[in-house]
Amino acid sequence: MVSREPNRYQKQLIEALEGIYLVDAGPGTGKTYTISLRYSHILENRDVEPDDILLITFTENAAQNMKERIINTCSYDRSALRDAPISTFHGLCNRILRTHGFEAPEVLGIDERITSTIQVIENEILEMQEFRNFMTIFIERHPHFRDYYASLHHGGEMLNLIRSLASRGIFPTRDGWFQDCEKELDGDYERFMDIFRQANAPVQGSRKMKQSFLRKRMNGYKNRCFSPGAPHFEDICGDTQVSEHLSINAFNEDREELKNFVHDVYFCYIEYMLGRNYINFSFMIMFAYVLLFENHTLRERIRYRYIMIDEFQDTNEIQFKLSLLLCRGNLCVVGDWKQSIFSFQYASVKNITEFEPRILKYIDELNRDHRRIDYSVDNFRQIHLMENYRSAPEIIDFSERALVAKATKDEDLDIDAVKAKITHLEAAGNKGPSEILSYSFDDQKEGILWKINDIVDNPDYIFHENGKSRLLKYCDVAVLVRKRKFGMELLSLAEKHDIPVAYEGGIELFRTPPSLLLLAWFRILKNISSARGWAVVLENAGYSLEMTGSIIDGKNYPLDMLEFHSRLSSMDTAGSIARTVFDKYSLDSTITDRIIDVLESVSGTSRMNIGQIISFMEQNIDNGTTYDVDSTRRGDVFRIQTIHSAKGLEYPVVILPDMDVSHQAGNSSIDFRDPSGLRQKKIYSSDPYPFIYDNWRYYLLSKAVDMDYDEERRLRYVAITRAQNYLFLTAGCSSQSQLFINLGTEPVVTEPEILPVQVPESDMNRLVVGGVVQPAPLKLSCHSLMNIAPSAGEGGKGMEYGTAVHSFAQRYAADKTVRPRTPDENNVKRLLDSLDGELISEIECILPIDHEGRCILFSGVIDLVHIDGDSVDIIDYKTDRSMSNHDEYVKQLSLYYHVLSGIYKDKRVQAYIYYTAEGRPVHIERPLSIDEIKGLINSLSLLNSDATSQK
DNA sequence: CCACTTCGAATTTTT
DNA sequence: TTCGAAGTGG
Repeated sequence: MVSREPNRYQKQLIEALEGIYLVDAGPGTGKTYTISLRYSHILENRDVEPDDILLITFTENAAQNMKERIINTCSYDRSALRDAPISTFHGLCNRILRTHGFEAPEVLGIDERITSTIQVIENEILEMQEFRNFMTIFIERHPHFRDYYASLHHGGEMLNLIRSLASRGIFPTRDGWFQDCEKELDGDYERFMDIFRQANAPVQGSRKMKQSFLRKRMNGYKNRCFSPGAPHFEDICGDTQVSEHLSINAFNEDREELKNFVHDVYFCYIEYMLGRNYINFSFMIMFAYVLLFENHTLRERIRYRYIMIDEFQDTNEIQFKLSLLLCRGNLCVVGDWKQSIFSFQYASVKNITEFEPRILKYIDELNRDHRRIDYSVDNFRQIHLMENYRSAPEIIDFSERALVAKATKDEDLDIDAVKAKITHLEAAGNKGPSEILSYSFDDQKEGILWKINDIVDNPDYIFHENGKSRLLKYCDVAVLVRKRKFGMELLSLAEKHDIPVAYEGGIELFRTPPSLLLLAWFRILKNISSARGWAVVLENAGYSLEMTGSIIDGKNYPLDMLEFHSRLSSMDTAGSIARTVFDKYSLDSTITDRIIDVLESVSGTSRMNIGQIISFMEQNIDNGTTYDVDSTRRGDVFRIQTIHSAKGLEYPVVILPDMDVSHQAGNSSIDFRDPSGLRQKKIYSSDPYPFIYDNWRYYLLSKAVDMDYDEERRLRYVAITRAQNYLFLTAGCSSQSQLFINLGTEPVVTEPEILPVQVPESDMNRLVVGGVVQPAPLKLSCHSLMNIAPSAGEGGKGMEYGTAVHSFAQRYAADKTVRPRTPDENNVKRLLDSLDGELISEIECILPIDHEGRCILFSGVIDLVHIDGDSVDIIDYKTDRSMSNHDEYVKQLSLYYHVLSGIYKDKRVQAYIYYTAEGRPVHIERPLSIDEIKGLINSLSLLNSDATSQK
């Protein structure tokens, strides 16, 4: 899309300057390119200055990019363009309020003013804390609302409601509601009845009438706990239909007091915020809007000759109305309803899909008491950008089919209506080879990695770029996930297999395993006997729970760890401590880099001590704060990111793991939505006894409104359209969502095979700071010291027999009523019957041995420990028929002997092998000493190759 | 065809 | 804990 003449559709847009334009710009149609050309065109051809053109984008980042692009393509004076109004809605409103907005709160009847030092609360968590404080005070001062308060799940719920109302342009005033927006709260009766009748229409069956969709969904009514006086199920539901009379009754529920509650919380919160010199993002838009609404001279002065809005599908209703107030008649909105995936941020897809009715309605509202909008919208025109420069034709076709795939078996989806709304895109640029494949994997993550390794450098997969053909690289591949968690798990699996990878976008940095380990070391640094710290560190080093407990209780920490601790103590910055800890564990990834970055920057600027760093990390964990992890400098890596964060990007290969349909819509107890309006889902009542009841009226109304899977489909559309040539969909084998099945590609069932990639030597080099790198402890099974002849092993009886005997022994030690079934088991029973002391079966134990500066952990499971008075017996069952392996078993028992001798210092520890075939315990007279064990280690070739028995 | 039980999953992120 | 979707048995 770089140096090319605009196509005929784009030309249409660039040259159409006067009037109202709705531009349907699908994925890959050169939207940004066209907007910047249009901007230049306006400037170059008319008596217009940059200050006359308002260009609104979705993010600050996009605004910056757009500005740079315009500066580079436009011949206009650069310095004038630097200050041009190219920004987000919030940036614009912030500017307006800080220059003209001091008295804006007066419009709502609030005496507080907006000051020039007002602070924007950007951090969501911080605002939530502030809001909870406010709610506590509020309910003390307004005790008559306490039943409403009691029905909430948590106080913060109301803040979400307030935001949602503000995004719709519903604002409170001192003694009511701004303009006539109160009616919005009541809901839309006509529309509700339309929806209700449609959902309640009986379905024609083969012989008789079937239940309506609504009647089917009402089956759960019986199992609810409704407040006293709710109608009986039989009164609401007939055989095939739901009572219309009761539904109308439910819609017309008296909500005056509920509205008062919401109003007072809303209004008092605005006052509370202003009183503390705070403003949030919602209120920023609200105040700018009411200011421009009320102050006619100011509005007249600010209005722009040209307005362009990018990503219009992500705007909300109040932003649409605000644009109309700011406009002189030349408005151009660009977007794609198919890519609207931010409704949880209160974006309204209807701004685009119902553009014309909305603009007429809004202008009508804005002109009711005063003529604010003096331009005509009658010459409103639509422009469709119809050429896609990104994807191969197969991918474009597939993406459009995905928009009409049913989400559940009996979803009532009007496929033809959706198809009619889609502007079909023509593939105009990408003629390269293309493939779309579905896979079913037992383990999707393994499968994805297998597929990536399969296609990279594979001559079957060719990508055309700049007129040349080449093989695929890792950096051509993006895995687009629905949820961050899946992405993080895939990331760590890829790292484990040494497949070059990077996670793009925000992650909860301080909840990652490397960070938790680092936090543990900080705790130990602050307090050498920190149990929370040691528990994490020791568990990570492979110590069992019991061992960890006894180490912490006895404060006899492993020597190598104490040495490491003293090395850390000598360091003076958090960053260098973090580096050293990560080096010790050979952790080196984008995540560890970022942790070091963050710690260096926060502790560098504010000189934090260890305690403050710990509390900083803890707060980040509690708040789930996310940080962007930068991957660009990592070179040839494949990318993992969420679909939401991949908006606007493109990749030669896109892999799309199954995204399960999720619901849980509106989990709040006070709900506001179309067309039902403001409703209480839960009702608190102290009669007959205090309880939070379900509201039967809400239940009925919510069942009438169909589950909406449209955004789920749009999300898939966005994901699919990121792909240029290759698209791979994956699903698990067990539960595939209907949405996946209905996409209509037959999945290939494959058993993936992971081939670890050889990582170039240079990437393996670690940063070495402050001395020698301590190698990570090596975990070995005690069997790696033993040399067992396999045939003699189980004496012809086989592994299964041995396992059965062990399993019987464990069960019998716990429960003497279990019956032996073989001679060996009978011998075990005799042994256990003869022991009088305490019996402990199957204890995991670990013996740390320091070997040439490296810590080796031998682990094993002791079959039985018998503690009687001052003597501790270790007993290991062997089902061998002969004693040919006895010397090897002695090695194993010697390890156990040293572990238990360390724990029971005052008791006499003895080790026995119990040969179950003969029923004979053999005492180990002389266990190997630690030095003898070290001698055995030397003879192991294992340590030189790094093939550990880690699992 | 319907009523009931069982099963699995419980976001996304910008200003 | 809560809620759909899908599976099951009358």
